[in-house]
Amino acid sequence: MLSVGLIREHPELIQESLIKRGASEKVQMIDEILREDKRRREALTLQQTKQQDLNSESRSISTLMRAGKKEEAQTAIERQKHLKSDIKDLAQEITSSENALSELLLAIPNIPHESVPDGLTEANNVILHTHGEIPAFEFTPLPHWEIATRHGMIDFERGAKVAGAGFPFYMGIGAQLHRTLIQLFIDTATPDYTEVRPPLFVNPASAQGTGQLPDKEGQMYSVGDGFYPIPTAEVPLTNYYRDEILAESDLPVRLCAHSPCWRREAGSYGAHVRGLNRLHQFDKVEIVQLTHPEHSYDVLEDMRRHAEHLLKILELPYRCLLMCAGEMGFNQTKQYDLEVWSAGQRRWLEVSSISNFTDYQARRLNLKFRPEHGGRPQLVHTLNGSALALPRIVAALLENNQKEDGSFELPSVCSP
RNA sequence: GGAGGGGUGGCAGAGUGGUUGAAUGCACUGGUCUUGAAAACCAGCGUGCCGAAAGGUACCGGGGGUUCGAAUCCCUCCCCCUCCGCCA
Repeated sequence: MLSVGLIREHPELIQESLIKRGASEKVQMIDEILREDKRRREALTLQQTKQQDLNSESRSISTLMRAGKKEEAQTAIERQKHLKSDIKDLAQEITSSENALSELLLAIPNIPHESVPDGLTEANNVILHTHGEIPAFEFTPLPHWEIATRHGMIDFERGAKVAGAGFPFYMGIGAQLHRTLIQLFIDTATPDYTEVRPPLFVNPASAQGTGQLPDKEGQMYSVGDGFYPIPTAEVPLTNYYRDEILAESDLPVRLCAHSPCWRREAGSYGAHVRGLNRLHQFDKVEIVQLTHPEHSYDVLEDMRRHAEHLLKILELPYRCLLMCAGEMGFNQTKQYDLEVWSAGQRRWLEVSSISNFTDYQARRLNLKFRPEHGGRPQLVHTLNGSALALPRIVAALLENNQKEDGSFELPSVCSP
């Protein structure tokens, strides 16, 4: 969430950013926030004054009691009665005000960085660069689900029988390719990132910390005992230091993890969800950094280059998009998407999303660092990126490297 | 799952109803001393919120309660430890 202080000082800035994101219906919420914030602070100040009176009364009662002046103490106790009831009423007002305020604040998205292009639709995303040649075929290239099925690499039907649509079995060389890619992605990350095997279920506090709750509740599965299967390793990785104050010298924190990811994908349908395009369970290698606020945008570029490097060594044609304000995630200030060419489907598939959240997530996470040269603890900046999501990489590898006779030849890095 | 014990500042560890946001030690920061360092000594050293500031207020796992007053008593939830059981 954004800080109330920032909204208080620059309401017009936030309103502009809402319009830029195509959320003009939320502009009036800023005024509500300002009103609610004022109400809260007034009640709080009054309550604190009364509390101060009460405290000093209590201290004098203590003195009277010790001196054995019971009657005087009794009078003072009587005097406290209405003070206490005022405090109680004010506390109620403060609570209701705080609840209203935090509900409003949760509805306000992060502020797009100045370098983020205007626009509300896919068409307004900027293609920053394209790498590699889109392969030309003398025959009609097949979609990956046909290639994979033909070679017995992936069994969608039995996956549907055993679990449901979107839960494929990878079999034989399919499973092996999958494993090799995970190994490649992790090995490429570990010179810079600490490898993590995270919990695959998290509690509600963690889901809230990274912003899955309350806004994206419908995206996650939930299991008994209040746990959520992670929709991405971002959740456990970014929550790792939740509610902690790091030393400035601990920054940047760099973590990477391979994990399965579970997503309900409610409302998805049609050809775009065929095969490996959109699954309820898929694997991904995620990279996360916690940085000093001054460095987060440089780090964002590093992380983008890291993900692009993987696509290069996989020899996959890809393009890098800078997402426009309206297409960016709610928590992000700047987001890159990497898309690979899918020869069989003749379209681009998103395989990575790399984002800077600045302090927006960190505020919810209560994740700070102590400045080396004194001063109060400051919020870190959090960033994450996929490096990379597995299924669509498998899809693109098969489709782009297929031959007319139905076979395929993958780059040597894909061999175990 | 059963029985018991426990959660206090970066760490260790006092504190069982009254100026306790919290002793003491360690760690850390600054200073004195020293050619320099160590040692010794002195001082400082949690977080949030309100406030221009002075200052105030809240926080001793979370929430609620009793009381004029709660780290301290009660209820509840969470977590950790020990023993037993079960088990990859």
